[in-house]
Amino acid sequence: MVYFYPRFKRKFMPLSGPDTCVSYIYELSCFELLTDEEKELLNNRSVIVNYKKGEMVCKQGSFASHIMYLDKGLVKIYLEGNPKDLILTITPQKNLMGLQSLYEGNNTFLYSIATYTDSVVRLIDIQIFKQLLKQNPLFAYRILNILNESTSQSYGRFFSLTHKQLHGRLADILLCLSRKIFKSESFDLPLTRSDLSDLTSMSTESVIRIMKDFKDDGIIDINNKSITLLDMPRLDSISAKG
Amino acid sequence: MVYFYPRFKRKFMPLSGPDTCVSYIYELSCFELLTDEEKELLNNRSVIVNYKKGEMVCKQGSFASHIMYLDKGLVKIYLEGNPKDLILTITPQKNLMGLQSLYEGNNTFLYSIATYTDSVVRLIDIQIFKQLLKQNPLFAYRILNILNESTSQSYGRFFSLTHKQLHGRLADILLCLSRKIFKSESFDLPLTRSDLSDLTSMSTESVIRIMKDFKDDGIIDINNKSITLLDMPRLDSISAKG
DNA sequence: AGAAAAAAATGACGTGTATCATAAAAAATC
DNA sequence: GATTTTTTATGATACACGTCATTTTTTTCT
Repeated sequence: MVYFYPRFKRKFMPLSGPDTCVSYIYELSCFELLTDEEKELLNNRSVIVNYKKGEMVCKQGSFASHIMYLDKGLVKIYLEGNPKDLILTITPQKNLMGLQSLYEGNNTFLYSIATYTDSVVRLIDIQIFKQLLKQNPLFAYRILNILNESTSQSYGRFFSLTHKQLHGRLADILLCLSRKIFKSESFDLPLTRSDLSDLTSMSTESVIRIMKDFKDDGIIDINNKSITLLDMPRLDSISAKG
Repeated sequence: MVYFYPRFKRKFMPLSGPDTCVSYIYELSCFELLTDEEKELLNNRSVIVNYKKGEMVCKQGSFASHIMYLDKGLVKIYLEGNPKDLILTITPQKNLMGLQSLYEGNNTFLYSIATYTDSVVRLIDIQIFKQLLKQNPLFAYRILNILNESTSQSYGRFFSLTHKQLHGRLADILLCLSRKIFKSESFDLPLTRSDLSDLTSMSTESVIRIMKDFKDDGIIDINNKSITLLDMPRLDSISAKG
């Protein structure tokens, strides 16, 4: 049976505002703004580390001795809770991570990061990074841009998670994964249902139930880990109605 | 009758993490890092505007032609929803506002700002502000620090609103208002119950009911607009238990 | 390949919280 | 100071969603 979501009366309609996506892929590299000398300094004071699927890259609350650059792979950036975490973003390769920890009076990571796939991460000494910020204003300006773009995304998610009901929140995430992360209507999801529940701030059972609702209504197709979005306009509508 | 909050079983206990406050008061001014010449440039390209209580300082989605500095007053910074808004922060005087709008590809305000009291705001031309960022790395670094401190706060609120129940969320806000905004256990609240509901992402009726719960249990005292926190440890405990 | 562990799925049930209706109190306006 | 408007308050009701228990499927690890 096909019905409309949400099935019950809803009062909260989001205005057109910041989008609700979980990731931003900054097209331009920030490193190109460094001089050759600065690049070499940065290279000398950073290391490349390989992480296997499921490993933790940094731990919330531990000392933030470095900024991270995800050269290859896919990770989740999340706040730890007991027992449920809150995933802030899913971040694909070619992105900086850990920038938000960088402010006076703080020397710890604000969040944890764990990999979904085998990943390659460049760890950059935080003192060198700070030095580059303080000596290269265009670099600092670019980093500030990246941070604000990320904050803008996070406002959108903030609104989504606090003002939309379950169907709207799940629609948001599915659309975002499709458009921003995998860039296809069909993709293999490396996240578990429990991860989706940490992304949408709902119970794992609810994720499963609503995915089934969507499947029964022909909005999506699920085959094990493979997901296909069949009716994007419908998903957009569910997302908009909250 | 005295009972414990939450009265019902709760599974989600927040780990010690970022705090859940609604405002950060950055102790250092950023402007002291400018040269005399830069200060004069900034002065020439900014105007002082007086706002009356309840007026809107900037509107979400409109063109962001300036950065704002709250010289005097108290404001709310909020995302607009229909019919309920989401208040991101309550911001007291001596704070910059609108910084987050500043990134390439965006030229609109991410949020709206409205005053709670008569306020004095300095509007700074955004082009000049960008120019200063690009030419003065220490200034840019300071702004980056301010932004990250603000983001850190917003993560705490994000977790609070998505993972705590009503009593915990309201306790969070009351504690924050007392400690960070009014710096006293007793204060006159210029916000309505509806504002508190936009801060805590709950219905106005729930705010009223829970305030009454707290009052009946001797945790707070309410006299019209005046609020006194009588049992801070209890409030902290309610906040921690979620 | 087989055993163990983890993840997905499903139904029953309870409750935290929004909604609605209505009234009282306070604030704003003339 | 009277009137209108806004805010606060309170009770009844409904439901969206989490929790719990149990089973099935998939993945991981010998």
